[in-house]
Amino acid sequence: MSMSTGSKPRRGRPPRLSRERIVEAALALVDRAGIDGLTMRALARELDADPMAVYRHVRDKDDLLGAMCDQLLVELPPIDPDGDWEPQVRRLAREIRERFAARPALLPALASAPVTPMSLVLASDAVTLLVRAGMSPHEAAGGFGAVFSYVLGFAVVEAAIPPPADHDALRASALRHLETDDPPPHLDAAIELMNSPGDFDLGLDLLLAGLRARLR
Amino acid sequence: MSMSTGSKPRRGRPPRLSRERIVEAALALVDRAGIDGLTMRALARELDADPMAVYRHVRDKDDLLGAMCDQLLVELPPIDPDGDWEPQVRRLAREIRERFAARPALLPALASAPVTPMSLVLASDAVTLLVRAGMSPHEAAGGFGAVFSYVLGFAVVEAAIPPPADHDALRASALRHLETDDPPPHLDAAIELMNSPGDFDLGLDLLLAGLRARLR
DNA sequence: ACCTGAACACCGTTCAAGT
DNA sequence: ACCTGAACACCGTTCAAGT
Repeated sequence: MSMSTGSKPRRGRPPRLSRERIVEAALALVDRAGIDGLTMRALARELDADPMAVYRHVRDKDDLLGAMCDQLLVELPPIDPDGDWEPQVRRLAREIRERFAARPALLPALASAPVTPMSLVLASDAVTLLVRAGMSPHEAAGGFGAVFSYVLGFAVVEAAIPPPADHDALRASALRHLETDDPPPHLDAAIELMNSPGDFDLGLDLLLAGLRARLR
Repeated sequence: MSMSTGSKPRRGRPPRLSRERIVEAALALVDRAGIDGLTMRALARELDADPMAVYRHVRDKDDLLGAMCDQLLVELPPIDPDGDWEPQVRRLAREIRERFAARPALLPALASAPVTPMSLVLASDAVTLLVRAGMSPHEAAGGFGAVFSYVLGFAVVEAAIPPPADHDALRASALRHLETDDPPPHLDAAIELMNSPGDFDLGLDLLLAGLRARLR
């Protein structure tokens, strides 16, 4: 076939700047260079544009980071409001967690901008689903909010797991805090927990079990 | 008694720098000037010291931010491993959430360093409590991990609530994403959710109910 | 040996000057 | 009117020079 793929430039160089292209390039840059590598100058270089040209499509760097976080939640598999709520909420939670885990460098930014247009759309769909299942709008909103908070918090802890090399240092540091050489009985279980946060599903099961109980 | 209190200066000016004093001053500075106001130079000014003197007690700025996050968790009311587990976990969760909510500017930093010596000590105590209540160490670690993740995620969402003035903009933005003028049935409930995240206790109750069920 | 502060290599963003 | 890029006012951190 002679047609060019999707959104490729018509000429050799990238097409005009757009918010969409900027966000896309910024995500690619973060993946490659980490959050510290994401500077407005480096981003412009990536886009083959003048450093200031980006500001025509983005208010400032915070605006850009917000748009990047929003992008994490697009194209989630759609919710069927008439299907069973529980498997759908479970699937959704796992999917969101995967998106977050795939871009750990973005989590601190996400932590200062979790409320985006897409997360609103998502919450709206989820509330609809839970209301059809028999919950009050208030219960449904609170219930989904709890799941969302859990997923976000889990991803944050998961992403921050220190490298194995730091285990001993962490242990020593904790003992210093306790001002004792005598480790508490389950310090090692705690270190284990922090270094490979239990099953994601364990906490999710607890929440879903709680929600299920509310429906009877 | 004639002895001076703990670590007070002997003369009128602040005493020698110490890691402790630096962290304390940094927290005060964040409270007053926000996370952007926390610069190594401003911190040194606060401490009446040379900008570079701080580096004698702190490896770099990330090290400082980590120590600040750790500080959030000190002096939590102690856990009684022989007491009832449920009211204690509930109290602990609320207390931690309060500490986080009191310093919203620090949450993005916390999101990149939630695993600190103090959070380890905390997890260790909590695991001990749950094991005494009859859970396996694995269940106990996973269970407390779930509660901790939830608390952290909730605090993050809570801190990021946009100012009321942004409601309409957010709503419009969500509709643009949906590419429709016809709002989904529970969009407003979702906006309400994101703007005053249900009860903290609602999600906590779900988790505790789930844990309780595991003990029977 | 310890401490200082000038200097380096950046950064996000403004704004005057160009087209 | 739009776009550019030099310049501003910072930043975290290095390191040579002082005590």
